[in-house]
Amino acid sequence: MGAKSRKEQKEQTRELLLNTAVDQFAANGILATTTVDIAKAAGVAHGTIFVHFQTRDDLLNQVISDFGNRIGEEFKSLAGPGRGVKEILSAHLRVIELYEPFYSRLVIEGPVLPRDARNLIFLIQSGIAYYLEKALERDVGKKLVRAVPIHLLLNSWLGTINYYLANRDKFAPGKSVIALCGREILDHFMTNLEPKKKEG
Amino acid sequence: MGAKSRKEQKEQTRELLLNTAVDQFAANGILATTTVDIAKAAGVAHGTIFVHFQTRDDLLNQVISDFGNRIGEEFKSLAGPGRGVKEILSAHLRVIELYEPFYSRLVIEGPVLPRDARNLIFLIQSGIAYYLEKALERDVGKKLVRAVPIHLLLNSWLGTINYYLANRDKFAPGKSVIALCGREILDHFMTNLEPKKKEG
DNA sequence: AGACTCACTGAGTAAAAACTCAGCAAAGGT
DNA sequence: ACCTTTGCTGAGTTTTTACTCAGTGAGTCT
Repeated sequence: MGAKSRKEQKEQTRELLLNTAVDQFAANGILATTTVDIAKAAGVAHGTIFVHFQTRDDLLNQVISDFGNRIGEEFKSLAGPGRGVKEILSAHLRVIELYEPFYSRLVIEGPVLPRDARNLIFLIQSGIAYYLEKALERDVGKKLVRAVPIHLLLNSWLGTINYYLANRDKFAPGKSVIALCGREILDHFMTNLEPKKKEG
Repeated sequence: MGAKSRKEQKEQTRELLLNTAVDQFAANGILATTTVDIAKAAGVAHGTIFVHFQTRDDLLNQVISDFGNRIGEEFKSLAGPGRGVKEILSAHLRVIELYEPFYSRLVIEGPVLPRDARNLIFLIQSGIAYYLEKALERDVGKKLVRAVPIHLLLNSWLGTINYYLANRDKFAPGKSVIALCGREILDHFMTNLEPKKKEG
């Protein structure tokens, strides 16, 4: 037996392909990246891709799924129980910023990807929904924020964040939009949520 | 001279192609629609497309540009001068609803289209910016709404509307999302804009 | 050591889609 | 009436890209 057993070798190549694919997708776009590009960047033969993945779509789904797990874990560790709305939204921003290059590709190209991929992306995004709902209930109960339908808060939040990510080249060319505008967006949303003062 | 002069004939075919292209793009997606699809649907030979347009991208740009003009005119006629924020946003919704099938394709696929097309789409969307800014100044001056940075209002509005359009199959399968959710979104935004009552 | 297995190779295949162009038939000119 | 122009045709070309598969050599088993 040599330095690497076959199992190790295969697993290692698989991970290499997965990691290379994320980088290439993030750098050049998901649609624009070909299997040849990934193979070249990984330094393996084109055929090797299809030793590990049945189709290009299969590879893409694995990449998105892995990414979803990583980002989901990260979010959970930041958005523990008992947090308020502001902390949840803030955690959301931090996680996105951490993975912004690929995450924004998902936001931009997600809607035109195959169904499987789209569903995975939807799953990733809905990760925040549960935590936000709990936090909103809590804060409303404590009269820290005004009562707002959860779906309106969630959809306008996701919509706004996605809009900034999709137009990051206009809002923050070459930089992180979240780092640049995240705080401002968050403050705006929190101001919108301030309870209306009673008259008199 | 026959029933149709050559000029008339050519112009007519061109319009036919433009109209057929919009319909096909709206029905099946911009990326998914091939030049063969358009030719077939229009009942002309494949080559005819390239008699009228240099490239597929050229055709697409013409389609978007024409669409932008139409939608821009419509918006201007609804959002005349001296209107308030609510009226401007409401006019925006009405225009989008009128052209929802193709407009939502632009929102969904816009970010992955060629640069020219992207710039045209950005132009269409910024049509509302000027009117909204004026309306906001007016309403803030009259103390009808609280002072909010125009760019935050604009971006969260466009982001939210685009998010609903992009996920119309989830929010309103087979129907108009704007017809179904537009009012609710508008009310939510107007509530966010309500002036804070002074204490005591 | 010899037989066998398997990760990997890369030239080759197949399908899809944009774009071309020689030819045709009707319109337009003289 | 004859020639020219031109809008249109559609089979063919080119390009791109995902996917295949017979071959190779190193790892593994007995």
